Amino acid sequence: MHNGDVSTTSDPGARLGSELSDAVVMFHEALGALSGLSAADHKALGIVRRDGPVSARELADRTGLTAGAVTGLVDRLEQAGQVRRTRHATDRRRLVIEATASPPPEVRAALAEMGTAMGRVTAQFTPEELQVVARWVQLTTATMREQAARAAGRLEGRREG
Amino acid sequence: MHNGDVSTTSDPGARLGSELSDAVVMFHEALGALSGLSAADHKALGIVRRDGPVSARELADRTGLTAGAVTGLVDRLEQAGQVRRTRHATDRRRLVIEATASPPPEVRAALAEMGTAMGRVTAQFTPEELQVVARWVQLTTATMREQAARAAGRLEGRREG
DNA sequence: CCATATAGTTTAGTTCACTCAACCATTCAT
DNA sequence: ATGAATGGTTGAGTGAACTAAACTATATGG
Repeated sequence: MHNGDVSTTSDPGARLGSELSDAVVMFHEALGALSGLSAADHKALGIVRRDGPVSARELADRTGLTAGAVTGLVDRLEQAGQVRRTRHATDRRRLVIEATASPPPEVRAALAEMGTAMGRVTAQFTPEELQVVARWVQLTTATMREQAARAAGRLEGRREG
Repeated sequence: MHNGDVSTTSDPGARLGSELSDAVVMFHEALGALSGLSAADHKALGIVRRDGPVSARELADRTGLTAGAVTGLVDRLEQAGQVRRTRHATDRRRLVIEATASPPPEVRAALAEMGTAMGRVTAQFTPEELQVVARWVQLTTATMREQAARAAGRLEGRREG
């Protein structure tokens, strides 16, 4: 099952993507579990981490949850020490939800280990090759985002059909 | 050490990785949703798809669920047309749970679209470059699997500490 | 055969995250 | 200032998926 020949399938890209997919999902879940978060909560945390401080409403829109559900979500993330909840400076209705500086030790350890493990992987490539990989990762990420949105949209449409 | 700046620690590499990860997870979830499956169910389906026909007990062990929960799980997967439930030939207490040949039309359509989209991505690379990407994907997949297992193990250990 | 173990289902009860709607607090517009 | 809009929280009710335990059916060993 590990033949390195990319051109054997009609769909090399999709094949490559799907091989990674399961592994990524597993790691993602394992990481969430380490900090006592469900996969869904961990995903929400990702939004906060990446896209900086967000308001509750923003988070609700991004996750597709209702305002009420977001309150609970933020409660859990705060409980887990992953997130800080403050009030907006000028508009005091608004929340400022921001990730704490660094994840809890267990997660940091796992991430660090992952980092060195990935270091061993990248060490086997030349800088030029890594450029190629980076390009592929970028394009693939964009494609997956787009396709995820499209699939979600299709589901939306069906619900109203 | 010829790995350029891709593996420096505060790096774009980590960001790329985490964005790819989220994108993958989103696509994974969207795909599951299309066939009316939760992320958890979709993951279980992955086990059945990948590791061939399994018994209910096996599936229970692999997912960490109880026997009763697995009955419901398989019910849902069967309902969604993703899985077939037959009895074992020689031991008729046992179930033989196997993935159906092809996913339902909505999922197939989404996968097909994903396929052509990824085709457009791969079209932007030479065969040699794709070899490089394939190599990276394989190594990365193995690494993620290993790290996921390690993280899960750590969690396990903590529970008994 | 009969006793006991194993595979899976069923059922009753629990948990948990969600929605919806009512509810404060704050801001904005007139 | 006051009424309407906005941001977030709270609480009641719902539904999905879980566990534990009782149950059915099959297998196996003395």
